[in-house]
Amino acid sequence: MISVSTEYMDIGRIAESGQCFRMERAADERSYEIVAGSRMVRATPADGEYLLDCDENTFNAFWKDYFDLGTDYSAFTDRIDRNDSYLTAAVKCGGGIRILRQDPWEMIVSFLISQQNNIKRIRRCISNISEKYGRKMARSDGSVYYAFPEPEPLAVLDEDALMECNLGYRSKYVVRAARDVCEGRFAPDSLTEMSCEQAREALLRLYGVGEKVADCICLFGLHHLSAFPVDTHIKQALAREYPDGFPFERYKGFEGVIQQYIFNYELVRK
DNA sequence: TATCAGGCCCTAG
DNA sequence: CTAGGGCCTGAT
Repeated sequence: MISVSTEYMDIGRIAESGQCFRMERAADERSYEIVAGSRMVRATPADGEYLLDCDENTFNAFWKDYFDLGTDYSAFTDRIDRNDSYLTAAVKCGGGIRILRQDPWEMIVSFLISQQNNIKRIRRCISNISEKYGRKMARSDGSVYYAFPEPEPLAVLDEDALMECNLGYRSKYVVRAARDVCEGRFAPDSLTEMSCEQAREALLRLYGVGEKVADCICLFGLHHLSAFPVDTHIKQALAREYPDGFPFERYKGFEGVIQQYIFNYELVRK
């Protein structure tokens, strides 16, 4: 068991933030089951902290980095303009937010599915494709979960085959991306060598990837903190709170972190 | 019943 | 290059 303070990392808040679609409430309605690639960890809220049911080696080798626990977010939040009452309130309301370091391929598929879609259904779609095309995994306690699907089993499908998994018109986006990977036209691993701008350009060439989706992949799959995805909520918030323009310059290099605080704040206020 | 949810593609002008 | 219709599906 590993414990992490809620103030430092708030799993519940991150689960709502829409950056990860495989953080689901377990059957006990209290703990979260978090799946990343083919790994799974259970996080149980305790007194001001979360208990992760992994051993120290696994934590240090994987989850610590996954949750970006080596980064001090107060270095970001300390740079908020104190005269900016909106951002100040947003940061106050977003304690424990972190930008996860997730897998690029997983983020490509997840955010292709996310477009014109709601979080609840996105979760179900991803759960569906994982159960059907992901590897079945068994934990030592006997419980079962499904790894995120690799490109190979998806690449051989008919373009509309994933409609069966409820992806709707996004089915062909996912199948084509899988084919691009398997047939050598696109290498998700190569993205990690690129700058944010280079990766964005490469991603935009994928069918079904537009600017918003590309930015999400850069931020959550490549940890380019300068990526600033603008969805309808962010657009509305910026128009309402910053009619003369948002001060991007001030937050250069960690715009994406600020985006998460704004997004969370908007969600909480609804 | 209509609208829209964390968009993108494609076509017209 | 910009505007606008179409797109799967489920929730409200």
